[in-house]
Amino acid sequence: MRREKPKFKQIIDAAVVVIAEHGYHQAQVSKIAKQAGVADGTIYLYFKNKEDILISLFEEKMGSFIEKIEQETEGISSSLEKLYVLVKTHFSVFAADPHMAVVTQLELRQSNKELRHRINEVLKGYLRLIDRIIVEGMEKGEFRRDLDVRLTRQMIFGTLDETVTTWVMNEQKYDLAALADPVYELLIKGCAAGR
Amino acid sequence: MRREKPKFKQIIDAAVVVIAEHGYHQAQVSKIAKQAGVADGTIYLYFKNKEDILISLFEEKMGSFIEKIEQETEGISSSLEKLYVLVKTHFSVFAADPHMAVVTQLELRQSNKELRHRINEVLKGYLRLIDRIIVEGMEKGEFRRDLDVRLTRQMIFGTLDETVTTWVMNEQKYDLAALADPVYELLIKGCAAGR
Amino acid sequence: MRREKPKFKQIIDAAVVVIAEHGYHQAQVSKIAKQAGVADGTIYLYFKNKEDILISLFEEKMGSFIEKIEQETEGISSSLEKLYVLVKTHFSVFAADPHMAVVTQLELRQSNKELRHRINEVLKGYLRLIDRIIVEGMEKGEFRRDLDVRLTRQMIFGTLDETVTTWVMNEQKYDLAALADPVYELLIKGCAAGR
Amino acid sequence: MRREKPKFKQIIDAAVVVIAEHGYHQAQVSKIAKQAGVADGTIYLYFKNKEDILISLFEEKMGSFIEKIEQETEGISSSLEKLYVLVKTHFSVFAADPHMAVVTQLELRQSNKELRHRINEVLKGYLRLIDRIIVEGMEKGEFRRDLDVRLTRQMIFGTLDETVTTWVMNEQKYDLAALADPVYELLIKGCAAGR
DNA sequence: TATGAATGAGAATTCATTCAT
DNA sequence: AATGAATGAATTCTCATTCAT
Repeated sequence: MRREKPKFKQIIDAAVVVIAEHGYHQAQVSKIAKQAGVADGTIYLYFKNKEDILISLFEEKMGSFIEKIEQETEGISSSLEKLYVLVKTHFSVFAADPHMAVVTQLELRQSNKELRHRINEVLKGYLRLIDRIIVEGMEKGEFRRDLDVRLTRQMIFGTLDETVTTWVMNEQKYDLAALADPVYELLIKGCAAGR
Repeated sequence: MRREKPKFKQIIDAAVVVIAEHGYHQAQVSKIAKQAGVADGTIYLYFKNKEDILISLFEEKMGSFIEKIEQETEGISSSLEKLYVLVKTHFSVFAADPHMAVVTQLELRQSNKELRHRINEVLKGYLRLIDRIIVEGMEKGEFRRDLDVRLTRQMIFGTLDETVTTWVMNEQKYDLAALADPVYELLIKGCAAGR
Repeated sequence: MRREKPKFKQIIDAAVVVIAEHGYHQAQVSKIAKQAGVADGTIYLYFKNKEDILISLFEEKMGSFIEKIEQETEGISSSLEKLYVLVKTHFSVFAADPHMAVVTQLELRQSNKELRHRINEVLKGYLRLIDRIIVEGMEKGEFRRDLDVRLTRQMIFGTLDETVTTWVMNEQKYDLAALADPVYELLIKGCAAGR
Repeated sequence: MRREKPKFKQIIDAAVVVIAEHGYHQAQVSKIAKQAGVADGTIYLYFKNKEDILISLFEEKMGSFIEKIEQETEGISSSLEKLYVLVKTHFSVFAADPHMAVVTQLELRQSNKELRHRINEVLKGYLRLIDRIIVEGMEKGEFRRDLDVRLTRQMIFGTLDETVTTWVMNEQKYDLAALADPVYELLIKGCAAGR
């Protein structure tokens, strides 16, 4: 299993640093190799090509992102609380890894359509996790029963994503994690005044 | 004023077509020139460089997008209804211009950070329009008074954007305009069950 | 017609010089461009890729080679004399263009199978010319009537080719053109003692 | 003596198979090692470098080729018959080993000038064998006494080589061995009609 | 204004060879 | 003797931009 080889992770971590610091279009393979402390050719013992580095990077990081959120929400019975933990975790993971935030929110989106479709495949795992929480919440009566699952998920993900992206574009000047509470409240209550 | 010259629009329209049909990375200046029916060099009489074409494209299209929404919401007194009309118009504009939808939601996002920052400058006009509706709504008591304007705007824009992007990625298979009502309801009521 | 553009010929001539002097594997595009006095990119305005330069080179040179031999043999009624002129011309053309001799006899043969197949297509024109002389000679009774045309052509071409190659490998130390007479005699009389 | 070690032959045989099946430019050292069932590094215990494999391959195969022809012609008193047996054996050896035919007639010729010069050194043994037959034949009066030995040898070798190459390029569709008789006749009688 | 031929910088990838084990 | 992971040099081609006409 290649993922256990130390060099595999070493190269991926190097790619995150290089992309975050120099930007997607200035992240040459030789720069990544140098940062990883290996020869250019060594990269190709672990990755098919440059794109494969980026896909693997996303799979690896997004994989543990999803895992983490699954762990954190596991055992929670309330769907509302699950959603809260998801928002909280989503924000704190990015807040804790600024490099990664830049890479996923800005740099990797410059990749070509092909790569972005591959990335979307990985993202689907996260979207399904959100879907499950929504369905569960509807069944339990914690969420409105007339929700359209796909639209609701698009609201949740779209809001989280936009919030993180704005934070990154503002050079991470403010405390992202602190936004979890108000954002959660917005998502469940909406913006209209109560009746 | 260059924007009034016929070739200026001609080139921008050519760029939209070329990018929509061939993708951002296959949209070479020479291809755009050919589509516009002018020589490569002529492009540079109207635009500083390639990036300038894309920024102008976005300004031009986004400008009329914002204008249209301003016109539609003007004269409406209810902020809730203003929001509804904004959602409705946002979706119907993209539904009516599939080329443009592909270009703004997928292709132009592959541009580099610099260009994306410039694009965001243009977007700010739209975001401010949303902000005004939110502030107004809070003042009128139609929206909750404890809203964080920026977060609320991020929810609204993030949700609309994600919804349109998903629709484009699904090859515009379903009726986007029809989603205005449920999305509007989601945004104002949130997903939690009523009390 | 691209062949009339001066740069087309200019680049081909540069390729012959560079390949002859540096060898096939040291004939980088940039070296050819420099020799031709154009920018690297200019090459690609006239040729699809590097291989296309080599194919065009062969077509161009071989084309005029065949033309020349056709002209020289035209109007000659005797097939034996036609063969003699062919041998003579074959040798004198190479003797007059040492660079080209090195390129066709040694360097171009290092190209890959694909390129060599394309080159063989061009060669076929020459082989057919030889075939015509043989058939004609048999009809006139100047050549033995029991000849196998293909084998006879292989003997003629194989002998000429091997003779030129040996001469090139011996660094063109001796007078190639002077070999036309004995080689012609060999081809028509064979090596056995007369009866 | 390295040639007696089993792995030496094992690697050479592997090289023939790999080159015949994948072509010269796709015959990487690692592929040859895999086919031979040894590690990449092991190759370098038996060969100085990649070129050395190819030269050894040619020496080994050409060596037994020449030996076989020497054996077959030994004890024959007539030079004409010797030539006949040489032609016959030349063709039947290649007909019996299609892999080898592809390798020597097509693939190995793609090697660089340096390697081809080394290969020519090996070939010289064969050319000298032909020379001896010619000289002998002239002395005995079976061959014309005015032959130029070098040219005659070039005709003989050039014809055989061209015939085998054409056969290989035609995918060995016809019976090469059957060409021995007409080719022999051509070589001794030439193509002119008898007097 | 308009043209379009010419420019030239810049980067992913392969593979023969080494050497610590 | 044998291994195979690691090395790193080396080259084609694209395309935004210019400028003489």
